Amino acid sequence: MARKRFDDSNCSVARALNQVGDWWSLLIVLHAMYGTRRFVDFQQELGIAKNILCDRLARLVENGVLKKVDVGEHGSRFEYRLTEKGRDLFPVVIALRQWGDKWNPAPDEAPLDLRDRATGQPIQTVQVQNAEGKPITVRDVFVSGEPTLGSKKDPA
Amino acid sequence: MARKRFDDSNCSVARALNQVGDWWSLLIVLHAMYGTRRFVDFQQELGIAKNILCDRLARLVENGVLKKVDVGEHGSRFEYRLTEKGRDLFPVVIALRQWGDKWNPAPDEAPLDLRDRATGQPIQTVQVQNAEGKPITVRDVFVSGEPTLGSKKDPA
DNA sequence: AGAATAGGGTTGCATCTTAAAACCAGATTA
DNA sequence: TAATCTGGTTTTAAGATGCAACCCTATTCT
Repeated sequence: MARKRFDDSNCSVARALNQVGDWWSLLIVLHAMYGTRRFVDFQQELGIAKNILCDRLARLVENGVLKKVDVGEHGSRFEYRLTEKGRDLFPVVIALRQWGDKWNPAPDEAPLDLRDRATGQPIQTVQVQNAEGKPITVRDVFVSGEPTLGSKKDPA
Repeated sequence: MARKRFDDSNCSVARALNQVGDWWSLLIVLHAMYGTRRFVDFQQELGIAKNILCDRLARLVENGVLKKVDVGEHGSRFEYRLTEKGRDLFPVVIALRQWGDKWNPAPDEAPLDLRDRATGQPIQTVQVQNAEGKPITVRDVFVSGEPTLGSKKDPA
């Protein structure tokens, strides 16, 4: 049977995964953040089948993550660029990259060294912070109006 | 043909997606963060097929995101709990939730109000920060030793 | 004790999705 | 005009998914 869809789930994480939660979409967004814009470039960099790339690009455009821009001097040449919605996935991508670097480091090479242009310094680890800016974990959080996330049924 | 795997990709995002990048895995982790531990509870809350749930739980255990704990008073009763690696996905999940809340809000209901237990205040929006703690976007970042992410080929 | 039920799976089958490669048509380039 | 580049669509085979039906081991009910 078909994959289950979460378009109308009452969980925003499920709905988000519905848009960028498959194997390729987030990688496409990642490469778009690196500056890739052209169909052929995505295809080469990702090693993705053309039909799948077509489908994913179309879906990302449909969901407003990318926009398809006609840059044809005379006709049919396109670029896929991030929208603000797409650029807003930056924290998600970075958090995922840092998680991957921490828990599944490449055996040989050093992780990507991302730096802030203004300071030249490496960026910080993405964290969840409380109102005072202090980093917190899943155990420090509760859903307002509901029992604590980690109390009666303490995670992990 | 088979889905392409990224186990040995030189990109840590790809490797991360290989572990938690399918439709269900991150939702399972999310619910684990909410306190769900039992097979039947995951099944009911997620509405996932049992064979798929089996497969995903096994894969998450295999990847060290969950651990399977035998809580059988006399025998065969199990709990699936987050490991530290799994708990460390917290920023990813929260960033994704906030992105979903912002860009695909539920038509009717308010987004989940997550609060810090210590202060009682809502948690902050997850951001990428530079060394000074200032939020930065994808355009502010460059890869050390490579051309700026957003310069010659400015994203978006 | 014996029957019914819950927990945690496995198996089969029909349907979707994916990867890979072939094929296409409109611009460009040589 | 012939070869290429771009961005796709089509075809085919192998996987992945969803669903329902079974299974086996505890518990719980009668």
